[in-house]
Amino acid sequence: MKRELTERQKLLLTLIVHEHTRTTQPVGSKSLVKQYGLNISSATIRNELAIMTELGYLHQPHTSAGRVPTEEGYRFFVSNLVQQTNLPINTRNTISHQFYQSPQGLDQWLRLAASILANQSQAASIVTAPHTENATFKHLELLSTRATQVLMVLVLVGGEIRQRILSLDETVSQESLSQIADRLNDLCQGCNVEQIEKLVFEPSPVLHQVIDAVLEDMRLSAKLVTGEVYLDGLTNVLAEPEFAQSQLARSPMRLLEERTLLNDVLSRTVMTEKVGGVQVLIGGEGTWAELRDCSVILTRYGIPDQLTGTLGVLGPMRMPYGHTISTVRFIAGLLSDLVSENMLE
Amino acid sequence: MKRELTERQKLLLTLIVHEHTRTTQPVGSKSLVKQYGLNISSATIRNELAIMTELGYLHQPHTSAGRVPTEEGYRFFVSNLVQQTNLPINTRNTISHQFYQSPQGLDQWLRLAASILANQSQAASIVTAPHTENATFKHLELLSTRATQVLMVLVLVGGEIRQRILSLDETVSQESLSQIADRLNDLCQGCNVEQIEKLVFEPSPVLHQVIDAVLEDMRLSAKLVTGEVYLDGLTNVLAEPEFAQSQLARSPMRLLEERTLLNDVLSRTVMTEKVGGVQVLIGGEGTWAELRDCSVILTRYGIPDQLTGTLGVLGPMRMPYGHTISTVRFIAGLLSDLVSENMLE
DNA sequence: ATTAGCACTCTCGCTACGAGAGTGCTAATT
DNA sequence: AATTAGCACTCTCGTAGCGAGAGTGCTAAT
Repeated sequence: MKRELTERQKLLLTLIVHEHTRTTQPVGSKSLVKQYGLNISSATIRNELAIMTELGYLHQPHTSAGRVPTEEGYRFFVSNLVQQTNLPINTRNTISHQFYQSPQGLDQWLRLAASILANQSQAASIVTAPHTENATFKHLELLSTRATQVLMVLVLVGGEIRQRILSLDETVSQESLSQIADRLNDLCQGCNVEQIEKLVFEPSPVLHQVIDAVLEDMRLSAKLVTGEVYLDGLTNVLAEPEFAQSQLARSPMRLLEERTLLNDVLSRTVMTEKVGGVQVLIGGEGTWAELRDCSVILTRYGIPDQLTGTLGVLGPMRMPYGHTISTVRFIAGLLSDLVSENMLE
Repeated sequence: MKRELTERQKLLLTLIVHEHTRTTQPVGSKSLVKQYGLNISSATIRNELAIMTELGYLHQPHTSAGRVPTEEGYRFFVSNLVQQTNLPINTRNTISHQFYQSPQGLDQWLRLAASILANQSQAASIVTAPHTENATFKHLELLSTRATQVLMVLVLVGGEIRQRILSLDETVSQESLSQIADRLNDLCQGCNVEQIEKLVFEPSPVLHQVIDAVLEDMRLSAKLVTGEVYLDGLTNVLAEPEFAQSQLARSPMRLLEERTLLNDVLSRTVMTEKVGGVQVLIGGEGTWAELRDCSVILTRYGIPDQLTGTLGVLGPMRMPYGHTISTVRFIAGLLSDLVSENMLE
């Protein structure tokens, strides 16, 4: 365990974080006392900064430069010092107004959430569709397209829709297809994979082909850690001075673009958390090289243990944490309300 | 009309384009003769280059630098000089193999197409889902979720699926909902918006609410210029030397990210073209400032006048046009086959 | 029409240098 | 014992100068 910081050191850390997020530059002792009118001298501050540098909370780019918070420093700040500012009431109203004014459906809401999140935080936003690991059958539709090809539409409890194209072994009329669908809709209503597996059906090749496809889709859905992913504000990342060189922006961009990488981050962090808590991932935490200079702020939303999604932002480590955390939390609350009002079975 | 270029000038333009795409640098007269073993002297080349610069096909970054093709130069090259190299047979096989090995459905195919396109071209890829302007009713499903909330799933001919949440004015049982859906499925099968508008129904508030929603969704779908958009390879753009400064990469990225911008480009270019032709948009063509240093190569795929989508790539103006055009054309062919084999009514 | 030769231009990498900002240390002060 | 004033030192950054290298345009000869 690290030695505890004194109150004055905590204050200084707060001020340095604040000043550095404002100016993008390393912060020196003199400018600190000037900016904030402290009644201690710059020499005293230098002594304190030396200690905190020793402890690993601050970093000097070179011997005669000001200080910059380290990952450690940011972590301490976020854990102990950041104060969550509630968003101003009119901002909150404007945002929720936008949601309730476009009552078009889940897809639109998630898109909107990503857009608002990106704008408010001036960072890249991530929103995943609500999803349940316990795939439950709700409704099946089989639509003949041509010859043996059938469009299969499977609706799961929670509103998730999966479609695929089925190539049957023989040509089947739309009537027969509808009968099969009706049959399954009766029997499988509200069942999960195991329950459907237990059911016994008459030996019809087509019927079994359909059931196999349904089961496969349900298993596939259950295996997904997240629903569809909505991204927005990628260009915000490019605008940040720490990523002025495209080369530096590539890693975080790659992470956002590659589903597998993104899923890895999402699953290993918030998927283990309860709804309500906000997780802050600073500098990759030694696990993700792609996030070297980034912070990711994530939280879950939805109905705990039933239908949950993830949402958050990715930005530079130098980030207005208070404001961003508040924004993420607020939007998560809104989405949770929308989901529980509309999506539950 | 520009004066015609001599054969030798065409050759030189070709070589300059080739050399410049290879080295990223302006190319000079001496290096040309050295690289390609030309049997004319550098002085002769200088005279020719001076003429072509005068004509607007080449550009000098500064007085004593080599030449770089202008937008005009690239356009001439693409229109008259580029030779389409068929992709090597084993590349083609590998690619089509991937498509037929993952027969999961449209969504997967489009994702795969975007991924392959991005990898092959080392640029950003764009793929839009096939779409028809003439929205035609195929199937409707109404699923009660809770109280007055209903999940409406509308399938259009061509396989497009639209979902939304309906807030009914009164509580309706699932049975009644199914009846309404069945009724509409009988009556509206294969109808477009106008035909449905002409139908007369008994005065039931719920029924009319559903019909209104269906019509609105169909109109919405018709108004869209494209289906869903799949992007991939955004980081490829960041890797190009012309976009080494993030600031420079922002414009094209913004264009890809902002649906409205992207739709604008897509609609004003290929949407006016027939399937089969490949359009090359070089440097924004005076219309899109965001594309100043970019080229976009687009083509349509699908079933002409029925179900078509767009696909292509966005990269720096300095691009291996021959290879990229071939790749785009090849993938478009593959997707066209898949669509007509599977998606037609 | 082509080419050799040449003077000229512009970029780029290197070095030098002074201003500015910040540090650490020491000795004096509270 | 904590704080502070003072000072020498360090490092970055912008500017200027300079020479090498690559390329050009022009002229005169082929």
